[in-house]
Amino acid sequence: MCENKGIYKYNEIEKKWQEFWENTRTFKAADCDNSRPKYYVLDMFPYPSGQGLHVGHPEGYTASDITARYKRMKGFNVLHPMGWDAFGLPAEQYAIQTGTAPAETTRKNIDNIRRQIKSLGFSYDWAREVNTTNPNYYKWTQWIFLKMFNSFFDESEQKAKPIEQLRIPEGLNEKEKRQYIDDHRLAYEAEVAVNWCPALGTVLANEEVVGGLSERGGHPVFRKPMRQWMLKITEYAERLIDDLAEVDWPESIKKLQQDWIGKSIGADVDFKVDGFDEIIRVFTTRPDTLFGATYMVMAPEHRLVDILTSPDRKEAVKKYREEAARKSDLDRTDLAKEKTGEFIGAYAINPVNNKKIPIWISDYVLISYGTGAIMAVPAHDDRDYEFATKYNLTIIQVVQPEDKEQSELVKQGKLCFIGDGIAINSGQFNGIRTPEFKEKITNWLEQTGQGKKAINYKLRDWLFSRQRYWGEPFPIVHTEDGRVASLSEEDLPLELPKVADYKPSGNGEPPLAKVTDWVNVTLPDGTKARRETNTMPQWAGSCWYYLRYLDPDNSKEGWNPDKEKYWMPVDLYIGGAEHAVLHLLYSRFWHKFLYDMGYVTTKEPFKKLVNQGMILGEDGQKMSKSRGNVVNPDKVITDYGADSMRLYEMFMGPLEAIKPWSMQGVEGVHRFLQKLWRLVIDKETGGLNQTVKDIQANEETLRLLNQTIKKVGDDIESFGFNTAISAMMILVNHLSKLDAVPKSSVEKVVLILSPFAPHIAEELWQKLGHNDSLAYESWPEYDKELIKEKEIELAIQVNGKIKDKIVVPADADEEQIKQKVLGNDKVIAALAGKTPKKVIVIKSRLVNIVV
RNA sequence: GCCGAAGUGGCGGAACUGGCAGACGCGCAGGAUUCAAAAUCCUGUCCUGGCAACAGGGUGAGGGUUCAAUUCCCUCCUUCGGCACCA
Repeated sequence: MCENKGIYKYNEIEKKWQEFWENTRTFKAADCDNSRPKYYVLDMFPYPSGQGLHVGHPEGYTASDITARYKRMKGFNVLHPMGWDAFGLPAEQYAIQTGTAPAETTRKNIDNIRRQIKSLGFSYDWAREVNTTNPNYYKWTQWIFLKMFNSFFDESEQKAKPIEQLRIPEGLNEKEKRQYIDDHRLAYEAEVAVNWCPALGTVLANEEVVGGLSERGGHPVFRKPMRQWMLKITEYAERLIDDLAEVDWPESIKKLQQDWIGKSIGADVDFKVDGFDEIIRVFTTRPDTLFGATYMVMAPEHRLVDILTSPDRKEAVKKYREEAARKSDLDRTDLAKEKTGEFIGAYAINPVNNKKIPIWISDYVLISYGTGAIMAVPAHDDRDYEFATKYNLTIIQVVQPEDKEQSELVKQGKLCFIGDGIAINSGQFNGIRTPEFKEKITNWLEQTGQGKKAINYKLRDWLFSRQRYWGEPFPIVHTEDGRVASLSEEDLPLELPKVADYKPSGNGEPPLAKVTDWVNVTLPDGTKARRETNTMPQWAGSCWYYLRYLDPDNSKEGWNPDKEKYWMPVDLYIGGAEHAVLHLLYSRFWHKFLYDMGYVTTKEPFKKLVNQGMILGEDGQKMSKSRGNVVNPDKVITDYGADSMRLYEMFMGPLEAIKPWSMQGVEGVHRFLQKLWRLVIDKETGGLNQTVKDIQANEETLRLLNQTIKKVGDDIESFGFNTAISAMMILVNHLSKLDAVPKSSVEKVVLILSPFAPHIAEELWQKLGHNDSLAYESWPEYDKELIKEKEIELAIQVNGKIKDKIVVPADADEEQIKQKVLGNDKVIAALAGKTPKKVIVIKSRLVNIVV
């Protein structure tokens, strides 16, 4: 019986300390405490799914928690909050199937996932918990939307301003004026060709469509014109690119965002149309190839197609346009290999040489990018080359590559060359290099009034409405006389009504449209109106949640300005790489808008970003129910404890890497904790082990201890958690071999382990005779002098091959080392009488003798 | 196709800024303890040859720079992630 007393009862210990932290509010963050530096550590908050946590979640959470606990010990005032991104499709799909209200499902799921997260002992300030589906929260999501609705973007100052400051052109009537204002709002309505997904019964953002299929569920997506709410994220394209320079993010993520925004610099060029009083404007990044433009292509949807098509081409053009319109995104991608098009029977005039060139339509030119028309230079553009070859169109070389053979092939029309070179067949510009030519021709176009420098972005405005129930309602009404009006701030939150039927109608009418007594309203002035029945996309709530954590209970403001000033920006943001473009781009956009309006004081929300890698199943495959390789965190905690779980997740490998799970690996770190426990605790009494004594540590122990303190601290700062754990294992192995273990050393081990395995650390700390929690103990200092080795082992190489190893005093000089090495038996043997040409001595590393 | 990341023992991984490849953990083998087992402890464990001392090879493949390359350069292969007619 009494043998039981001293064993490592992780389940009991973990429960005890989790209750202690909760009851004593150990991790409450103090607002605006200027006596300490602040540190804001943020996790990407989870969607509370019915499946609960998977082992991937705790990976990021553990990393952030280690940092949070470490920073507290380093004297920082740490803000470390958690919440729920709880709007979204799964709860609604479940409601459609079972009739359970999404609010109900969501509440249950949150309770479960909160329990799971708490069972891992993370040091969150739970008083700041937020939930995007709570009216007290989405009130402010709606409030930000209203601000956007009531703002416009000032091009010359490159910033958003209140709509009242918009300068309206003279001579407009009331209706035109209203239209003008509505068109300039940052949140605006438009009839746009959207990604309509019949299976989900909703439209999707470009970012949510992958290869013509919905990101969620993989259903086909079609183009369909619909009235939708849009956010003018494109106005911020330039700033979204520029300010990436300010943040400490992985380069790969920055690049992904840059590519997504897709800035290209070039020129708009105007082409006259032969026999018409019309101009076709094209955008090109290669104005230097203008002399090689042998035909022109317009998107099938281009407005001039109807006007310019000759009578004999009408029939064919009409047919082609109809086919193009019918194509889904998937079809367009599938057909990408074989280009199609029709000649419309009209000719444009090339401004540089006045040559007549045929005008075609083809769906390889997109109406939504640039001007919806291009000049085709088949000799120097892959797509144009493919098209020209298929339809036998003229190919003229205007750029000469350096390689002669290559150039000959281009001349013969057998090769397309897209690189830089020297201009030929380009009149007065012959002989100029590509980059220089670009500038010269752009200036020439500008001077002759035929074009100008232009910049285009791939980024499109953000489609912000969904035909779903479970999302934030728009604080918008449509009046009977066709006006769009916003609710006033006092009317917020506009709560989501309870409904009986969650099914989307299938024709694009959202479920809310069926709730007639909610939809129909009478405005204060007596006008009848209908509420907007679309809801906001899931991304809305997550765009600003990091601000609500600063002041979660504020009912007067989304957040208090002083608190914002104190806590922002987020110092460390940890989450999955799958949010590289979606969430991270959207929230940066909102943040910049809020910055323009003066509600936040930093340009960027997230200073440092770290992505955790995915955890695979034991079979090396992605975890999934169907494969049966899902690891349940609850089971791991029951079998090995939360500390082992945390430690293993960090020990698996580098945080950012993709790595497979191994239960035996969990057992390995569990053994390490057991070993530490046995080192400190007497297994019979449960008290301190007899071998732990108030003695001075010997030199070797002291050195290893100080080295470990340094390494663990350095590794936490650089997110090398796996190597930090390995260093602590080495130290504990060493201490285990001692007959008498210095208590002071053990205390330091417990302190540096505490961010990783806080429960066992607290328990041991208590057993070592401390009454307070160690959460705010100072991080141990290391002594620089004690770290230094007295003697160093040097490898001796002859011609780069290791022959022997010698031990020298750390302060031995080069000459002493040389003498010793040359007198070494094995070296003499290896030299076999030859004289060394050179002896390279790298102090503290090795000696290489070259013969 | 283009862009990005990565390829190291049986496995997860380590190696600072070009300086002893394989730390730490898992697994495996042998031993101690035990009536036996679990647990624990000790020893060994990159490959080839050898009883051994030792010799040779070795970080996806091939080449290069260097006294010295997992690390830098070039070519190629494989895996993963992103983009995919954006003119």
